[in-house]
Amino acid sequence: MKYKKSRSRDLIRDMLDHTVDHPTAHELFDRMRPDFPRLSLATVYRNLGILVEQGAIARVELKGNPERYESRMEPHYHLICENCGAVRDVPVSVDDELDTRVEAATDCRVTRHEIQFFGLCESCS
Amino acid sequence: MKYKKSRSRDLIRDMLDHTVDHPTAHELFDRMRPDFPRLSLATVYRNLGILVEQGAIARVELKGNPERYESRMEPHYHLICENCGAVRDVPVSVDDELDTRVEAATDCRVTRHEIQFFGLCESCS
DNA sequence: GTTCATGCAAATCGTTTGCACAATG
DNA sequence: CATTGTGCAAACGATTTGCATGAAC
Repeated sequence: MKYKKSRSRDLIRDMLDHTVDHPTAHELFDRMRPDFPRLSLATVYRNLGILVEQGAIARVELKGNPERYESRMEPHYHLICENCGAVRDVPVSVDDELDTRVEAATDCRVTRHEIQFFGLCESCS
Repeated sequence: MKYKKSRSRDLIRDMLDHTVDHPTAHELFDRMRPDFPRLSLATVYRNLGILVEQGAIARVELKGNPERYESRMEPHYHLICENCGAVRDVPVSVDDELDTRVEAATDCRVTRHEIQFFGLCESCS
């Protein structure tokens, strides 16, 4: 068996399953601290890495911000609020045809794409 | 006058005007060192920051990599080679209608978007 | 001669790693 | 008991900053 059970790893996964925001490692750490007074930030990073490796969660890399994490694994796009920094999923379906079009216009193989939208979230607009 | 003339800043701008790759601060530093033996990496970073602030160049933030820079200022998309890490511009026109569609599907204001395509560049495919 | 640019070293931020000990299976 | 998980501190890579000196205007 490659992985044993870990209370903190289970909690991370659970927190990500029950939030729509896209917390950073440090934000998760802060949210867990009440329950895990001796928790170390390194443990959070290590467990996030394991969960990503397991395919249970995804790392989201966005302009300027530290890495964020989410448990929604179907491909989707993100919107970043330029006022408050909030990150939200965008309810617009992923257009695979874009990849085909780029392939046609270049000599490259294109396997996927990511889109980040910038603007103001509902609270800020 | 807010900015004075600077040989190293001019050279940075010039190098970015004459390359299609998207160099990092350190790559620029290495390319300049032959001409500027006492150049400091901090100067490269400072000048890149000034050029971005002036709107002369753009900072390109891409998955995993350190920040990259380019002098092409018209909006365009990027493709990252998952084999060699090369970054290239994509000859597909920017679709502003995407922003409108996201606005319609949310309560957000959307001002722009960025797309990164992933795959294999011509040399690697 | 005031302001901006530079080199250098130190500081910072986010993240990773080494190591000794605790928990899991 | 063999292996994985954890805390802690130290190491790390990319970038920024403070400070004293040098160049531009």
